[in-house]
Amino acid sequence: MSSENAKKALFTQFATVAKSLGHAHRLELLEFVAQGERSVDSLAERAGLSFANTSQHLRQLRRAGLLSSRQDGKRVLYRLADDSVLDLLAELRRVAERNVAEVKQIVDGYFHERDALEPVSREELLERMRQGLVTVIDVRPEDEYRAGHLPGALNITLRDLEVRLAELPGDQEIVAYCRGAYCVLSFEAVAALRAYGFNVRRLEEGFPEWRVAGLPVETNSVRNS
Amino acid sequence: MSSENAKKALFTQFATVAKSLGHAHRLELLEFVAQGERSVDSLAERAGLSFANTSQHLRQLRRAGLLSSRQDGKRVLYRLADDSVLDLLAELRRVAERNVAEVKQIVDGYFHERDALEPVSREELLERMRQGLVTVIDVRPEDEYRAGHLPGALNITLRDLEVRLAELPGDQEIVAYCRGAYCVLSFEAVAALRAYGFNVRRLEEGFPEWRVAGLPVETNSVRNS
DNA sequence: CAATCATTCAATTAAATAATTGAATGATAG
DNA sequence: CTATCATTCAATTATTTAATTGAATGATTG
Repeated sequence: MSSENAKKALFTQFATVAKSLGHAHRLELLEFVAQGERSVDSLAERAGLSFANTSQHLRQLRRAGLLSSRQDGKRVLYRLADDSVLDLLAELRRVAERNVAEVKQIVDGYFHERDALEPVSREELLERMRQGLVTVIDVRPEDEYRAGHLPGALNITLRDLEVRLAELPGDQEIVAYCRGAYCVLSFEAVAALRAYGFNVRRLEEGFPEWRVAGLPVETNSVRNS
Repeated sequence: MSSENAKKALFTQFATVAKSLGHAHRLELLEFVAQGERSVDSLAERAGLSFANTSQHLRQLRRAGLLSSRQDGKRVLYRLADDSVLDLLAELRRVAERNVAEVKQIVDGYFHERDALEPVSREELLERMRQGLVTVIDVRPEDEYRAGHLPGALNITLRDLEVRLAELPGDQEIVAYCRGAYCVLSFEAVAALRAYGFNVRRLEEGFPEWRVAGLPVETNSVRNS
């Protein structure tokens, strides 16, 4: 292989990786998988895609090196190949936020409008958790919560929110988080709880970012109060 | 716009950015543009693409927010929209290097084989430059050199190499660099100079990475000796 | 070991992208 | 103000990708 061919082959491989990120459905699937190992059918359901279509997209992501999979009984479980995939996704978001006018519009016009207060940074939240000054709620579905969550976080989905208000403190700050920077669940939760008069803010990013930052994580203990 | 729609619109935008990186020609064009502002025809020539095709690819990169352009006389000059684009490209390379078997093969089998010695890191090179212990050569074409280069670097292209050997020190280490981690020019230069007995290594990455790291850069002074 | 279940594969159709050609634009130079 | 030059645009063709359907695989359960 000549130098030129080696370089071309490399660039073709890089392009394959980039191409695998080049579809909204695949980006959404990656967001789901980033919460923890998941089967094809649960991903299909969550993304609202057909089964076979989901399988194809996942296969493409696996071939590009972004996902890996293993057989578990009769299911196939997919997970991120590597935490560097999260860094790549974060960088992709960052470039789009800085350079794409439409993204700025959507973020300013929709996400900011819905959350007038500054979101809480990871470091700030960690500090407040240590001081016992905050109640953390995880608004993702229960299976994602079980696969890993912030230490001591309550798992309260949007659907349960109204009937579980009694579990929330009226006098302490509440911080809600979900899957990532643009996961809408925590925005909705914040809006709903503010309407009830709670003092609540969003965590800036989601669970995967918290985990790769090396911050403490808890698994498999379901807390209900 | 509902939450779901806003999220979907965002992911579609992110996918557009990723898609624009999803072609080897566009990645190569980005590598060239990263050296400095360039006109469409010079990019077309360097990439070995037709004029119109190059223009289309550049337009796509501009629409995705990775490039911007300005008119200069009758030429249109393209440049990176932002230094964060380089971070995104670096992250793409990193993920591919870690997770794609073919990439590992090419890198180990071709690039490493051609350069048995450890490449020099930016920090190490900077230190040696300060101590005057090293001669730095920039093996890119002269126009890229003129748009910016390492302080004091000699511009010696592969073609000129043999007739300019006298300018190189026999007793001091030489470090060669070019456009980036997989730019083949510096590999070739190192191989050629080693054959002549020079003590020469490659800089790990290229000029753009040096610049965005905030290290000193020199422009427009052509040094010939 | 037959039935079931989760997933993948293969074949099809629809849609998007890439490259080429030639015409259109828009700036500059004579 | 016409000719020239660099670039973009529009139209075409070829190629690739996406989604759907139904069949095939391969592990598990009774």
